[in-house]
Amino acid sequence: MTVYTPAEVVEETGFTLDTLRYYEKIGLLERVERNAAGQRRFTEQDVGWLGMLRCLRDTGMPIAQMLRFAELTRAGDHTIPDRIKLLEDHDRRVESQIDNLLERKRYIRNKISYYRSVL
Amino acid sequence: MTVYTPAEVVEETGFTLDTLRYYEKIGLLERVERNAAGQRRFTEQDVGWLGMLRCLRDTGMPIAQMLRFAELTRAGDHTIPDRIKLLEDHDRRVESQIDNLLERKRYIRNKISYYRSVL
DNA sequence: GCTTGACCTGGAGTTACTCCAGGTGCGATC
DNA sequence: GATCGCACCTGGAGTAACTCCAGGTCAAGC
Repeated sequence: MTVYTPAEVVEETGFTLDTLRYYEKIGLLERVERNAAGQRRFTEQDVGWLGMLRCLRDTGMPIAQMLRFAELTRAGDHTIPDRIKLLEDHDRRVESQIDNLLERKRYIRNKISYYRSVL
Repeated sequence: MTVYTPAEVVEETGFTLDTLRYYEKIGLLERVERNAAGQRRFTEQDVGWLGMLRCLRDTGMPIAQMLRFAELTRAGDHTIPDRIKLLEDHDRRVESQIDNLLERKRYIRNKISYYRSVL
C-alpha cells in the first residue's frame, strides 16, 4: 500500500499544499493519515479522489456542491443515482460554459481584427 | 444622444447594479455621468465598453489586467499594438481553457458511464 | 551540535464581488 | 398637500475560495 507525501500529492494533482490543507479542513478530504511526526501521508484513494475534485473545480463547481458530492460518495452505493443526477446537471453547465467561451473568443478575435485594421 | 438608467444597463449587460458601482469605484468605468438627483446616467459608449468588459470577465481575465486594458484604451490610439498583444495573449489562454474544459467533460462523462454500469 | 528543508498550525490577507442599513428624490395616490 | 412606493444613493460589512505568513517541529546531512 503506497503512501504519498504532501509534496508528491502536490506534484500529482496540481493542487497547492495550502489548498490540500484547506480541503481537509472544510471536509472535502476526510481525515488524512499522519505519520509519527504529525505529517500528512496520503493514500492512493486520496489521490484518486483529488483527481475528481480537480475536475469538478476546474469546471467551476462551487465548493458547497463538491461537499454535497463528497457526502453522497461517503454515504454508500445507494446514492449513486443522486450522484449521476448531480454530475449530469453539472455536465450541462460545463457544456454551456464551453459554448459561452467559444462565443467570447469570437468577440475577442473580431476585436483584434478591428484593431489590426485601424493600424 | 441616448442615455441609460442603471436598470437599463443591468438589463443590457447582465452585470448587477452592485458590480457596475464596483467597476466604477475601482476605475474600470470612468466617471459615469449623474443627473440632478445624483443618479447614474450611462452613455452608449459606457454600454459598449461594458460589453467588452463582460467578454473579458467571462473568459476569466483578472481585474488587474482589465484595468491595464482600460488604461491603454484611454491613453489613445498609439497603444493599439499593446492592446492587440494583450488580447492575443488572452486569446491563447481562452483557447487552453476550452481545451481543458473539453477534457474535463470527457472525465465527467466517463464517471457517469461508470456509475451507470454499476447500477 | 548545527543547519537545512519539508512539514506543521492558527490566523491574517486577497480577489471579486454581494449584501445590507439607512437615506434621497420623484411620480402617483389618497 | 401629505404620503406611499420605488428606483436609486453611500459606506461598510460579509462571502467564497483560496493564499500567504509567522513561528514552531523534526529528521537528515555536514
